[in-house]
Amino acid sequence: MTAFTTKLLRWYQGHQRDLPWRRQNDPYKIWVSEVILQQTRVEQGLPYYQRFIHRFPDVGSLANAAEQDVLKHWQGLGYYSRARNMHAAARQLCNQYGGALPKTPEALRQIKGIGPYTAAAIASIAFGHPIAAIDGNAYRVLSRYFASSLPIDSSAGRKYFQDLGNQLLSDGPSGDFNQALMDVGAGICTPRQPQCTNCPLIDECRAYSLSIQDAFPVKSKSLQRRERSFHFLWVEDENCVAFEQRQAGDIWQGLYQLPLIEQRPADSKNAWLKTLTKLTDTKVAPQLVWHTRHLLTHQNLHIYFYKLRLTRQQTQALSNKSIQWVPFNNIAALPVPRPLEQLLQQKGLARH
DNA sequence: AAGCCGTGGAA
DNA sequence: TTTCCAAGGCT
Repeated sequence: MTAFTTKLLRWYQGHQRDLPWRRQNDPYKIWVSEVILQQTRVEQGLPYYQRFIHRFPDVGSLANAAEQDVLKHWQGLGYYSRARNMHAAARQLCNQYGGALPKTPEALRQIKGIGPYTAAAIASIAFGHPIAAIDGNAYRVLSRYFASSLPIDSSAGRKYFQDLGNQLLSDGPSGDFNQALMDVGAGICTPRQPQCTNCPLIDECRAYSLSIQDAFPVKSKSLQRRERSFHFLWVEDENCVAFEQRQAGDIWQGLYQLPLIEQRPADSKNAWLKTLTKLTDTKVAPQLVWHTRHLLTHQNLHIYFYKLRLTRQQTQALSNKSIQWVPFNNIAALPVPRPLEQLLQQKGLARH
């Protein structure tokens, strides 16, 4: 066993975090935790994990749930395909494996929403399978320790660090190895200002010895997102509010929202009103009761909010585009995007 | 393969 | 204010 692995495992004995999914060895709970924690910090995912496990304690309860209920428990966490995929996967598991999770990475990879990392994590942590789980933490720790400039977002880089991790793992306890690597990455070998003096791997870390920790990991592409402006329209009749469910191929798939008009940021200020007038196919513009201007900018998302009074004719026209009329007291059951959730809460519109 | 999917915290 | 990016996976 290498010095790397020996020191890592020894450190883990005294410094591992006390996390709920580590308190037992239920593969289902390990699966849930791994999916929740994809691209998500422990602090952010922890309350979601607790609520999710409480409501869906096993594969069967998840398989039997309605998708809306599953999405509701994911509301606000983001990357909602994770919830949809887990829901589908639970049904898949009930049909193929009698509700149990398979034990090999290869079989796990066939499950919806389980990729190379999650398959390795479940196989190693739940079943002791000897494979390294290479996540963002592992990429960071390994690339610094070996001062490796291979881009971690290239296919060559992924293969290199996977092989490297597997070699270091050797015949040691794979679950502990992987979780130890994650704990070091999350708490010590952090993206910025790593706490090297507390690191069990400081002695042989090449990046530290050269004081070039900030240079790793190397990524070839930089992420940038397009800017979008959403204009949410609150349209109500006596008892109900107009909602629609978002479709595939875009953000917030499967979630519910107020009818919206998207306008490119470059468009003129009231372009949405023209669009709505066209949409409702009348010469008269819909009456605006009130609106919020730039209620919140959510990263690159600009959210606007308008309460409208429509003529019966306009409402009819709007109904043509798969509008669902939701009673006021049913709104709270709908999974909605975070910006809309905050909007409804601020305006006190979710209760009646 | 490259682009996309959410949200919140930190600097 | 802007930028980065966190226990990735899908198309």
